[in-house]
Parts: sequence; structure tokens; C-alpha cells
Amino acid sequence: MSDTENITQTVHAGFAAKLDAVLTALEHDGVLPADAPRKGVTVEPPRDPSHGDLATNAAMVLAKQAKTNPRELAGKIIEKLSADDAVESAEIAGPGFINLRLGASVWLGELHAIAAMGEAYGQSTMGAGRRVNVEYVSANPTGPMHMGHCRGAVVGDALSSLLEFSGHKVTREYYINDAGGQVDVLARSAHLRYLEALGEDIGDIPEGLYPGDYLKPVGAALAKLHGDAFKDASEEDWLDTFRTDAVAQMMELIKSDLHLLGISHDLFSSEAVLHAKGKPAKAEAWLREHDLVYDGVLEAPKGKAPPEDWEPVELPLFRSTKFGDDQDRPIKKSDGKWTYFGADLAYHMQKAENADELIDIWGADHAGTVKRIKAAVSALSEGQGKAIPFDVKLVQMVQLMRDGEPVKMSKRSGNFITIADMVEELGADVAQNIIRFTMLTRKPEAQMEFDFAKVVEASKDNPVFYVQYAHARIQSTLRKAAAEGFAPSDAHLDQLGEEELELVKQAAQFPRLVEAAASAREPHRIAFYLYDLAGAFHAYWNLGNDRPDKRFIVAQSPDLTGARLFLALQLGQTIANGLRILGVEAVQEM
RNA sequence: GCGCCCGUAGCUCAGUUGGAUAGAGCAUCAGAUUCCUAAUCUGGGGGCCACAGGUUCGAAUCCUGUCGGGCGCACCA
Repeated sequence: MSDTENITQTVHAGFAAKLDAVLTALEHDGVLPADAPRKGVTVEPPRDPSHGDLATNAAMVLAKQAKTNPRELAGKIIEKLSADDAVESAEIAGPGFINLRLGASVWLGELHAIAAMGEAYGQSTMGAGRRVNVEYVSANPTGPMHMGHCRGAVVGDALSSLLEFSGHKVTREYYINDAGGQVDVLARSAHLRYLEALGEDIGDIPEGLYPGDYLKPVGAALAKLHGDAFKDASEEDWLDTFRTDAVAQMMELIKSDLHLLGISHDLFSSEAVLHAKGKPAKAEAWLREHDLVYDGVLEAPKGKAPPEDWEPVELPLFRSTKFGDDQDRPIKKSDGKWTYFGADLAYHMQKAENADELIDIWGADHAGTVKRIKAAVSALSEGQGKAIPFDVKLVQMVQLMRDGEPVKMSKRSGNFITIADMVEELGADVAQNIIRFTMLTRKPEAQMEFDFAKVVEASKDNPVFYVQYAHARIQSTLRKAAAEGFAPSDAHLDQLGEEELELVKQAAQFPRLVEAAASAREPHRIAFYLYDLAGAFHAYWNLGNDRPDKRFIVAQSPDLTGARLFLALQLGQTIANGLRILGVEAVQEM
């Protein structure tokens, strides 16, 4: 096992270590001053492959410290680097880049590594088992999931997988906002549907209640459960029960919607339970102890005209300005109840109990509250004397388009496109793949358009099929080869030529790319990488159109065929591993 | 008025945490199918990286400002 690890390390991270050793040697030689800072020195594949396999900027970064010019220093570095067997050539380019070309054996070794590691290829220990809590979706439990929730759900889920793949211990958490006014509205809306189920004519749904038909089954279920016990009862008699029951059913609905996208959380945390356990009060006590909460008066809202009913009131305020917020924030309302922020603050303290690191995935419409919650976690870190890294990833809005026109969605009118609708429209078997890949082929912090026309009939132009097709082609080739009596074999890998090695080199980027994507918390990089890798594969495949000697199966050359099939197998494995992170199926045929 | 995000080809978007001549798909033009899946491939045209300064060996990337688009600016959730 450690052998294969060393092999994968060798190609990228491994060369960084080698360069480091060379620089240290140059320090001993007096070329570089002792302990010269090496910040900014990188070893990475150059953008333009014709420059070589790896490039380093070391000479340019360190020339000043060495009191020489970059190209001269580069010469000295190369002198030492060339001693390495794996280095086929090393040359100075441009202003002082050092371009390295590695021997074929290095890349063939990588192919062995993929084979040896299989599904684990690309995994890393970067996370060192750190416990990361990723909270995502957390949609209000008042209705089904709609397309507006989709992006955060997919990004959060893929990010979780990515972090797991990179050696973190991830908890996928959903915060159920079941304590605010909106769930009372839900309970009242459900009561109306309950009356309807009992045969009453309820007419139009009154303004301020949720009008959606999805509450009809809830009303029916409540009627079945309670009979007419609450038919003429006053609201205080049924509100608690109906709220609990309705929320429970909404959560079932939401879970099944999420399941359609292949998403399931490890932990559902209830705001109501948080309150029942007295967590906000404990948080307040702790914060007051640390002089982070005080009783004070809020300033009137600036900018636009202040609300007419605004008046100064003394409230318990959290000192979020101390941690970069624009204003201190109330944790309780004037009626003594907790604000949403007060509860959320306690909730983050709760999450931090069982995690080393917190990540929240929020919609852009919550951007305004990022500073205060970051302040809260900073305060917690400071108070506890241990840093709790905390990141809020804002996922920008998705503009749904149909026939070139924006689709308007309004929850209040009940006019919105649900995930379930979308899945039905796309087809249950492919919807998860299409939606996930589409959402992941752009960076989350930029607004995106989701065009139904393009995505629905996308069987041609959708990138997800392009990548899946590459995988399917590989599988079909392996099947066909098996039928003709050929099997993948690493016995004659030396027969692989330049074009094949190029494919290996691209696949070999995968571990490095996974780490980069994980540390940047950017799962979309995986999607783009897979697209490129698939493109390289398709291009290679088509060489076989004009040149039968470039096909995977060359009947008269069994050794070469075995080697090519081995290559195909490992490419397929790499694509499958990437798709697994994204939660997209690696299909066997199309 | 303030805060956050964004501005890259006609359109949709990448750009490896600051690297070399700025990339892909769609669209457009010209080609490839007696061949393991053409859901594929090859090539052409198309750019003031919104604009102006700054930082340095080097900027689409970092800083400041301007313009443009989005989201938000209760004791709501």
C-alpha cells in the first residue's frame, strides 16, 4: 500500500519535495542564503503541455535572494535536478522557468498506481481525519423543494463528498427551522386542509397562508389521525399538534425530494429541540460571561426611511462589531423571544461541539447575515481559546429560463417549479445526473442560468453525457475485447506510445486536482477536469478512425492490445472516481 | 446611502490560489462514419479579460476607484 502511495506522491507532490531538497543543497553550497524563504515557489504542470511535464518558478522567485539573475540560478538548480533518474530533460525557458520532462517509467508507474488503488485512486490524507460539519439545504419545512434550493443542495453534497475523499470526516447536516412564525403559518394552512378533508368548503385560501396543493395530503392525513376532534376547536388547542405533524410530513417530503437528487444528510437538527434544550439561554449566559452580550439600544436603520413603527428599545445585543460586523445584533426580541440570530448562534455553538471545522452553504439571499454569524463563531473560537475554522459558501441565484424567458417563481402564490417536477420532466433515470452535473459545471458564487430547453433535450450538448459517454465507451471496449479473448494486462506497458502517455499524464493530474479542489472547497473543478479528460479520451479514440493501429484492440498485436486495455481500464477508473465525488453515475453503456 | 457576489469570444461558462502566445462548448464556416458506440473527432474565423490607476521579474487573477448586473440591508426567517 505504501508503495502505491509513494508512486502517486512521486509525480507531483513528490517533485515538489525533490525541488525542496535541491534548494536546501544550494543553501549549503552558498548559492542561496541560509533559510531563504521559499514562499511562492511552485511546481506544477505548465498550461502549455509543449513546455514539458512540470515547471517551476523557483529561479525567478529566488533570484533576488541569491543576488543573481533568474536564468543563471535556474542553471544551478537544473544541474542538481538532472541527477534524478526520473528527469529526462530539464531546460530553462522564458524569463527563468525550469521545464522538466519526466521519463515514461514515471507515468507508467502512475498507471500501476491507479490499478492498485482502484476506487481509492485520488483519495488523500490531506484532511487528516479532521471533523468537518457541512450544513446545507436547510430549507424551511413549509413545502416541497423547488429549483431554487437545488444548487445549494448539490454543491453542499458534492463538497461533502469531496472533503470525505480528501480525508476529512464529514457530517452532512440539515437545520430544520421549525420554531419560527412560518411554521405557525404552515400549521394554520394544514388546519384549513384538514377541514377540507373533513368535507368542509374552504373556498379560496386566505392571504397569508400557504396555498399549495401539496398540503392536501397533509390535511387528509391529519383528518385520518384526529378525526373531527379539532374541527371546531380553537387554535390554541390544535396549533402545537398540527405544527409538529405538519413539519414532520414536510420533512418527509423534503427528504424524498432530496433523495431524487441522490442527497441524504447524516443529521437533522431541529431548532425547536435546540430551544427545548435551552441552548440559546446557555449561549447567552456564556457570552455575557465573556462580555460579548450586553443590553443596549439599536440604532435606527440607516439609508432608506426607517420603518414608521421604529422606536428605540433596549435589547440584549451581541457584540458582532467587535468581529467585523457593521452593527451589534439582538439575540432576543422585545417580547422576550429569541431572534433567529440568537438561535442560530446557539446552533453554531452546538455544531462546534462535535466538529473541528464548520461550513455553511447558504443562498445568496442570506448574504446579509454572513458577517454576524461569522462574528459569532469567531467569538466562540476566541472564548474557547481554540480556532474553529468557519466558512460560509454563498451560492448565487439560479435564473430558470424557458424558451429564452425567465421563469418567475413565487412561493406565496404557490407558483414554483419543484425538484420533483423537474425530475419528472427530465426523466427519473437521468435527472439526478443532469441536474447535478449542470449545477456543478459552474462556480457557485456566480449567477447562472438554467435553461430548460437546453437541459431537457440536452441528450446531445449536455456535458454530463459527454463524460458519461467516455466511460461507457471504455466499458464497451473492454466488453468487446473480452469477447474476442483479450484482457487488460500491464505486462507490456512499454509498448504504449506518446499519445497514450499523454492520456496517462492527464489522468495523473487527478490526485493533485482533488486536493486543490478540496482545499479551495470548489467541487466544480472536478467537473471541469472530467470534461477535459473525457475530451482527451474521445480525441484519442478517433485517432483509430484513420489509423487502425491506434485502436484499443489491435488483433495482431496481443501485447499492445493488453497494454491499451490496461490504459483504458485505468482511465475509466479515474473518470468513475471523479463522477462518484460529484454524485453522477458512471454508466456502463449508453 | 451601505454591505456581499459577479463582469472573460455573438451566447453559456472555465482559467490550476500571481506565470509563458487567454481556453472549452454552443452558434457559424470547412471536413471525417466499409472503423472497438459519430451522444464522437479534425480544422478556420471570432478577445481592449467592463474601465482607469496601483503593487512586481510577471496581473484576467491581488489593492483602490469608477461604471454595469444580481442579492441583501427588521426585533422577519
